[in-house]
Amino acid sequence: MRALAEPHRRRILELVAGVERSAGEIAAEFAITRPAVSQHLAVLRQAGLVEERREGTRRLYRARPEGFVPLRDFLERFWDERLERLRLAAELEEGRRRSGSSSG
Amino acid sequence: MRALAEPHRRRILELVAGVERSAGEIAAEFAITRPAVSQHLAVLRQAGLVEERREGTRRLYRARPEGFVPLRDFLERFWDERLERLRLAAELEEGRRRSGSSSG
DNA sequence: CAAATCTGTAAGTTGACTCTTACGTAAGCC
DNA sequence: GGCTTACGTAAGAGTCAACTTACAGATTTG
Repeated sequence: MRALAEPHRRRILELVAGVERSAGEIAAEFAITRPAVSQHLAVLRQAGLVEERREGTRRLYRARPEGFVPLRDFLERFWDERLERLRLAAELEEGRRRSGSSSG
Repeated sequence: MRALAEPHRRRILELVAGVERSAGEIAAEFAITRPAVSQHLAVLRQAGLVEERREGTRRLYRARPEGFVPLRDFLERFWDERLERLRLAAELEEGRRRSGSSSG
């Protein structure tokens, strides 16, 4: 998850979301040098967020959705909490309507 | 999103997910000093991931689900891609079954 | 094999992040 | 008012992450 901290890496991921792109194409989108982008790609690959495929001298990258599962699971803990809070609020509302008593 | 890079901060968020806890209670869960935890809480607050409420000398913290919306939106771009890929694969499968031609 | 292209790796520098210690601030108690 | 509790803030040290330049490896072309 630390891999997502870097803004460049997030943009790289968006560039290769569902689309295969070469390292050079990706690097062309940034102001930083190609080696820097290459290092970012290595980090993303180690984190399981992108997959690499070699074609001739080029290396093609694409986002790997399964790599985002841990993040999704983490996120869900907070999203569910919100839903639960809404549900609790709704139940309180209903209970109040029935009995008219306010318990704190 | 940089706020989630730090493991301590992620654990703090889990501790205050749907539950209100004081800074002291949170700090007690870690090996690092209270000031360090306090600094983490400040980062999380600035990122909009937790909200603070003062009660006497204590400060109570709780996760703020709305703060996770940008992350959820970012994540969805990749999750949708996966779903779309699965749907495409299913369509291909169906088309293959109907016509019997194997293209690719 | 030599040249060109595309790319990753190594080494070193700079800046940011995280931590600790020391101190300051606000609320409660006697 | 003085003491205690609970907490944040300031300043400084150590560590890690991101970048650049220089170089090396792999593939295609002639």
